[in-house]
Amino acid sequence: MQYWLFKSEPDSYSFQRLALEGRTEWSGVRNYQARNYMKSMQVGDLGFFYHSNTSPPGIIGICRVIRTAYPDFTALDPQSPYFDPRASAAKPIWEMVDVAFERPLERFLPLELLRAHQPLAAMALVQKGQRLSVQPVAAKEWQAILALALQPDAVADPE
DNA sequence: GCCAACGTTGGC
DNA sequence: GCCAACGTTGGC
Repeated sequence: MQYWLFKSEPDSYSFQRLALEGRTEWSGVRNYQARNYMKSMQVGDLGFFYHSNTSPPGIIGICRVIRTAYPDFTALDPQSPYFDPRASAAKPIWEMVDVAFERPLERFLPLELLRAHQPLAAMALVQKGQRLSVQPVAAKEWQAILALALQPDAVADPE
């Protein structure tokens, strides 16, 4: 059982949409490191759902891996924005997992708040220049974020 | 809209 | 194998 963080631009695919649809294919990842993380995922792994490239960016909810990695067929589809001419059925190159809606966080956690929270100082997400769309989350970071979400909005971060 | 950081490409 | 140029990500 491992923890992850999935980034998505809400204009492209939002957590609200996942809530409506129940599950989705996490297709379109075109970064080798992110792909390799997906290949190591197991059914039942949990992930934070992060809204990027929006104002404000942050973690909005939780999703769950429901299918392990398999070939990302959008890479083979010339009509897809994720088409990759190097990919073939025999060598798909890119893979994806399926994820399901789990639950929203008790409150939205903006990146600014996560950055200011000392227990998350080493978290990949808050490192300068990081842009991996799929990344691992340490168990301690996972628990710290769950706890943070339970703090009422008005309460200042004690750190 | 700007631009820093990053990954990839391709010439050499 | 090096590294400059380029395209993309994503915070601000």
